[in-house]
Amino acid sequence: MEDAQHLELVNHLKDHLVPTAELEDLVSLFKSLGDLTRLRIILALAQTTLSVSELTDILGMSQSTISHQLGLLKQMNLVKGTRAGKNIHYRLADDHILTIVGTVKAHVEEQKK
Amino acid sequence: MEDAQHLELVNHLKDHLVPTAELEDLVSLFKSLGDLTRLRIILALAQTTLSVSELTDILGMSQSTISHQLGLLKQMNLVKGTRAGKNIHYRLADDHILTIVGTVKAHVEEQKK
DNA sequence: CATTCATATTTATGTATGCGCATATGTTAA
DNA sequence: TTAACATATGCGCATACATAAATATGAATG
Repeated sequence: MEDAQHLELVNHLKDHLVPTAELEDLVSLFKSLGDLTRLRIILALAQTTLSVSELTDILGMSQSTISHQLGLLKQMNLVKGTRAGKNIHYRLADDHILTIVGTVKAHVEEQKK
Repeated sequence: MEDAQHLELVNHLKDHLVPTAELEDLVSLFKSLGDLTRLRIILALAQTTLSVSELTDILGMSQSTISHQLGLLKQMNLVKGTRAGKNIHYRLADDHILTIVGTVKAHVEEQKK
């Protein structure tokens, strides 16, 4: 890289980086979706509301693990649960998440060619 | 959850889960974006083509780290580099990535309220 | 060539993270 | 209250991963 214009751009970039703190939320969200178990939970919840034990059964993993991951997803505002008697019904917090997953899925499909 | 219709849905889900293998690519992509350094690299490359040393300078990290992460991003087809003399110019592989980042950013912004 | 500059790779290390056992908490019903 | 069930949480193990120092590879320049 040599021309002056580019150099200027680089210097500008250096001084005008998006503050790390502001990116943390983005990173956290991507991290949340970047796990097979959590993504499977989300895709299941995209179909219907499910209790912890139902998810445990569907995904074939320990109750502890499911609960753990649901906790994370809840903390990230990706899912929310409401108690119904002994059970807790979990659902997606927001359809936005499906849009995101859909967008990425489209990208992956396209890449395959 | 008690009604018969829901029970049927759960059983159907259990048998018709998206195969784990098909989700791996999705997970990998999210994982790639779920790291502060890599996301910063991508955002920088969203502005202009950059060499490794320029990125090293801009992000204030070791050359080794930048190169390492660029390697990962390249492997994921998120960036691509072309040699230009001693340097290698890296750029985003595809504008799709920006759409993804944009979508997630929008989600995060909205969540903040 | 030999040296220098840019990038990649190897290696080491600290840290983060997924998982499930064991247990705690909370809910309902008897 | 006790028993039975559903969910959450503390803990430790195993593993993955980010970082950077040191080194290797490769390209340009004199």
